[in-house]
Amino acid sequence: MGETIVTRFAPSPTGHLHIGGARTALFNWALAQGRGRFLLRIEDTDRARSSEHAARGILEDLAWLGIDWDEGPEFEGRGGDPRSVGPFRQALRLPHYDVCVERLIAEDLAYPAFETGEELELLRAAARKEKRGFRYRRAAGWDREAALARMAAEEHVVRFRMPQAPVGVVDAVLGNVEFGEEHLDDFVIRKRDGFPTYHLAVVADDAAMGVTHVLRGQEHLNNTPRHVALQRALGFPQPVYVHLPVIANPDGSKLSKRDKDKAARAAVKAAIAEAGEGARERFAACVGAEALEGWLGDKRSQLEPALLAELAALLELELPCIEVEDFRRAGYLPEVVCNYLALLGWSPGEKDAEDRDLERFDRDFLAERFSAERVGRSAASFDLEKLGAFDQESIAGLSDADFYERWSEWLTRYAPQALEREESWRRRFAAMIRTRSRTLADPTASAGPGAFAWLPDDGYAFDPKAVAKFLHKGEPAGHVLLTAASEVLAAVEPFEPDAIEAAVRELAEARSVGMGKIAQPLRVAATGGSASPPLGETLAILGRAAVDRRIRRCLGECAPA
RNA sequence: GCUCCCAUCGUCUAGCGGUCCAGGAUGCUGCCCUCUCAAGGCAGAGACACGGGUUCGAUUCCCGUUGGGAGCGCCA
Repeated sequence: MGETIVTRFAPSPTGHLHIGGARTALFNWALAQGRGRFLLRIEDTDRARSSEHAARGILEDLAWLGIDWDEGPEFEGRGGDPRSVGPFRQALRLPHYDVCVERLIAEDLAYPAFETGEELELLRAAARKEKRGFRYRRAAGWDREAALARMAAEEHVVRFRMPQAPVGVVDAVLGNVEFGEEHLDDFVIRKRDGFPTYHLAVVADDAAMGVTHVLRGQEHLNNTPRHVALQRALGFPQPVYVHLPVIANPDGSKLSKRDKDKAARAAVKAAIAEAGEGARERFAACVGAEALEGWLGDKRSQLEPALLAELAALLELELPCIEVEDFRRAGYLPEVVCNYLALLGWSPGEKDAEDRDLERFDRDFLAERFSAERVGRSAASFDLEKLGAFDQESIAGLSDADFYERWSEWLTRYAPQALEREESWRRRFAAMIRTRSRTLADPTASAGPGAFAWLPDDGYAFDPKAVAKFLHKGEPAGHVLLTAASEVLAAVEPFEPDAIEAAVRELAEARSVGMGKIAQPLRVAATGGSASPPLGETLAILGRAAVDRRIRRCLGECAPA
């Protein structure tokens, strides 16, 4: 292997890892596997919004996905600084950026500026009014000596002098992109608080850390001329740029954390419209009256994640999966999330043994085959159905023991009360519900395939349509056969799937009816609905006593009119 | 508004000038299997945005139109 590739993922710690960020991390990781190193850097130059908590959450999200970093913050055996290019938090690298800034100022490639944010806002508004773009440019009669003198005494930002020439960006997937100089302005590289802006920080750090390939979302393309200009001014080598297509919502808009608020807001408004002011008060009690009004009125405002979750629970609304943590909570397997994500904007372009497009593969395969040449150009929208299909297929492919392990881990984290059931029961239940589960959350989901097994014997409703079809109609009617079945079941020994099914079959033959004539009424009685795992398994997992109670309740509540 | 990017089935995509009346996956529909569901098997509907070029020949190359997206911060 010739040149060593160095890639990096550089999230800003302002919340959980976004699913688009996860894909970026995955591709950066993949490119470096076996070819070089992958490093993680925390871009926490926004002092107001960054948090230690969020940074840790992101490390955890990456670790869950199976994305390990060679260099970066240390976390459960990952990370470290073998080449001494750290630290990997930008807030700890301020002197490093200052060196760059001073150098640029000394060469008159950067300069202090003293306008306040409000002044700039006015200028921008004026430009907008005249329908032209606002560009900050150093005034013609600018006095360098005076500015430098002022700089020592006054608060200021430092701006980079954008060269008065077009800047060309070379991108591995988009080709050459030209940006005219008339649109590039003198951007800020060091803020009033002394922290570098994103532009300076990435460029300085990528150079210091020897980053050779920058894979990032296409939304960064417009920033790239700035970075290129900075690299040239500082004499830094230029990395290979690979701009990844954005991941969009089904409606075509960019997938955003705000989508959760959007979904909840729509649901709240609908609820208020339908149920009136009473509903509004209920929501106000949850988030606070003032906060609620503000949030409802401003499309861009966001609620605290915890409050949003509470609100969703109140609405019985499932918030869209946007962050890695959402997918984890929803019970998707991390390897499947990686697999699906890898297909968004990239494809291996190979066929499988059946001559179909190869779509299912693991991280090792991705690491081996990934290359910028096969990255697509157009935005990809996230299809939860397809992810679900992949997840179901993977779950079906797990052994009973492996599934039980994975499911137990999920339960421990997200539904610990389920652990109160005996382990032997849970193992048995897991085995019968596995192939009917799309996610690890399905076995305990209230509308899931195994819901009947978790509810108390008097805690579920009998579906009226199923009751009408399987208990009331027919000759003999279902409830008559159910009564007979109830007696047969009382004598079944042992109360296990095979014996139960044999007994039911025998009864069906004795009455000269099909197996379904008896199985369905039993199923309705035992589960409330007309669909469940095979009858024997369904009844056996409940146990003889529970089945008896359930049948009695059903006979009592669902007698024909 | 300005700049930049993009454009194949609903969605993800294969296709890098003829092998394409366009292939796969997912979703959808029907049938089979079957005590129901799930799984499985089989079958089916479903796309090259439009208009100009270039070429013997365009889904593939060029230009334009239209449509979509992103960016325009002392956020990253």
